[in-house]
Amino acid sequence: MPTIKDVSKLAGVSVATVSRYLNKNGYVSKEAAETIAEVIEKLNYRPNNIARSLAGMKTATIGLMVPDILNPFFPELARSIEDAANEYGYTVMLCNTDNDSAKEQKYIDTLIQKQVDGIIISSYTIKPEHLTGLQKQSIPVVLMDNVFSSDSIVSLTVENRQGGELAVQHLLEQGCSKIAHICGPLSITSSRDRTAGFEHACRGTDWFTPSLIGYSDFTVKGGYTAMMDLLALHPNLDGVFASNDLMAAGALKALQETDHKVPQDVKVIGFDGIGLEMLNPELSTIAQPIYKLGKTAMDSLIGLIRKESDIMTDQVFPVTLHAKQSTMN
Amino acid sequence: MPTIKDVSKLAGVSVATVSRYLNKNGYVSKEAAETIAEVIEKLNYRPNNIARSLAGMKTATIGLMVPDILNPFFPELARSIEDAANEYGYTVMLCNTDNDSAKEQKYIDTLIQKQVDGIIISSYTIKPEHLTGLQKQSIPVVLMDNVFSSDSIVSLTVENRQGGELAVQHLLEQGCSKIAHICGPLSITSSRDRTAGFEHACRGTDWFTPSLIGYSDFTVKGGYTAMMDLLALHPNLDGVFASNDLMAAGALKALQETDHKVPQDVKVIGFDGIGLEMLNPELSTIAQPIYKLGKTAMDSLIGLIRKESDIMTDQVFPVTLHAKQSTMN
DNA sequence: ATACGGTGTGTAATCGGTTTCATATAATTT
DNA sequence: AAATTATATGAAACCGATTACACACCGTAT
Repeated sequence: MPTIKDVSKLAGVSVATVSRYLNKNGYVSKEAAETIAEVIEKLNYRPNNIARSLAGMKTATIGLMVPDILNPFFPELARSIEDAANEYGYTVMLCNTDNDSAKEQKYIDTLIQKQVDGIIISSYTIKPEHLTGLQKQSIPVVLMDNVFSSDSIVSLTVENRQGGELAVQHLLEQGCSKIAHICGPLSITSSRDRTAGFEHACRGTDWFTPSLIGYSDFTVKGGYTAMMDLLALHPNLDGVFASNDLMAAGALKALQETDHKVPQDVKVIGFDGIGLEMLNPELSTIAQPIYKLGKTAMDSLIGLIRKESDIMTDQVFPVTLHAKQSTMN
Repeated sequence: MPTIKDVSKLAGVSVATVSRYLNKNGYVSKEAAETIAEVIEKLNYRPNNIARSLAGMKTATIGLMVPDILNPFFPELARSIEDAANEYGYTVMLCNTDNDSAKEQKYIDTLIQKQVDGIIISSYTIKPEHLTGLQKQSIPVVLMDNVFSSDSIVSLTVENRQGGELAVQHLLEQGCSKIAHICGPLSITSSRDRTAGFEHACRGTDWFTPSLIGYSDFTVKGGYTAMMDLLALHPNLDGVFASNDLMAAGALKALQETDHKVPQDVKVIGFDGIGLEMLNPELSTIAQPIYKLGKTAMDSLIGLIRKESDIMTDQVFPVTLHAKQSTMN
């Protein structure tokens, strides 16, 4: 493995000149540049990133913390972030936290030690005080789905509340007259907001009662169970809004197993917009702009890393209704 | 951020001693150890990983290349690998290659430059010559789902052929008398093997004809289309074996849309064993031991990194039938 | 003719660790 | 008592880059 010294020797210049050539800063004459280029080609020289990092430059690596890579939402997010990272020449370290605060802390420590240039955190559980270590190292952070204001921390969210309202509105438009809701963990801000949207949209209707809300956990199984419970309480419900697509899928399954036809008898809508194309009927959903979220997260992180000043610290993205078979007449 | 020098000064010993203490090699007296420990605690010192790596130690980072993180199989694999990596104190760099050979090459270059200690590659497209760069740097590689013998390259696969046979056998046992097959890309070894298993198991039966095999691409949509085509050719088929679960899910959807009852009219079985619990009926499958595959991949990689000599270069794992509703009477 | 700013280059310090080697002392052997 | 051996430590080289600084050269404005 040739080093910069080998290149400098063979090119008959100093390492400083080679370094300047590599980084395109400082002056390098045309002739020197050409010779260096040839030698690099000949030796198939590649600068050692580790040494580069140590010498004060950045690691060109970012950390990505997600709560659950098995939830299809996060691979989609990861993919968009990775794509964007690649464009900037960055590599992504994947950290699956399992919604476990201790694991989260451990990962943050690791990422600090590995000197990543920035971190994108998607977490339900994280709190401002967990980020003090990062702030001490002034490692930029972009937070997804979890807002708390701070200068060096950018937050990205979607209009969860409006999404909840949108879902109900759509179900009403499709003729539903008794809509149940399967909500996610109440510890999660975005989950609470979606439910708030649901409640707000239901306020004032004559059919609404709190027992139309089932409490669940963002999983297929949880959605299934919640739906079964709701059906027992309200056999005549004709619409369901689940706070994420996985629970909606579970609800769909429960409905089908209990011989409710979807969408004829009951209409179902989820939230997230992950592509669960294998479902029959396909699931209507309030879609998050996942790809754009990832891309923006990376863009903002790069902005923070480069200390650009025009980074919006709190960005809220709109959601859109994707009407599919599960709510169509 | 304190350095080893700060520690050594405050502890009144040399950096060498601190380093020995940190790495638990060489002699360090009890007293020195205690003092150092105190100082480290007091300063909240953490060794700089970059510097460590440069000084010749390893980066404690591995690369994981997967063809498509959106296919649920790979998040599952990634998770098991990450879990195992964590146990060994390693971090994982995620590389999504999109089945794109160029992207693959670029990632390999990047990983070499970042001096990862090893790479786990799950790829359909990779060829031995693509790994020469890695071998030149003697970076250990564990290959999944793609065997080509070599000393420094460990391959992990599953019994794809037997799996194919197992699937047919199961469908026959459940009373099927005309079984179709949706096969995956023929460029993929494991895909070909599954199909070979299918063909072998069908050989000699009076109903088998080559047109019972539909050619597809491992996606839900592909499975859906292939199923539709097969139904047009063979309206009376009563069993389907798809070479992966996503295609099986697509097939299921196609069958349901064309008013075939699963499992009563047609039985469906997939391959992989990803948890598509949202399907109704739930999908029978020939399950790969995904978690174990990931764990073993990591174990083997660590073995290679540590230059242990007892690493099996080619490991083939058994698959198991997971019978669910989609094939039960 | 002198001074100055723009080019171009090399020397050497630096980043924060690991490790070789020399040296010193204490504990065992012979 | 002398010779080993085990224990303990520090000085300094090294890993492979970046970069501050000094210096040299050239053209041009004063």
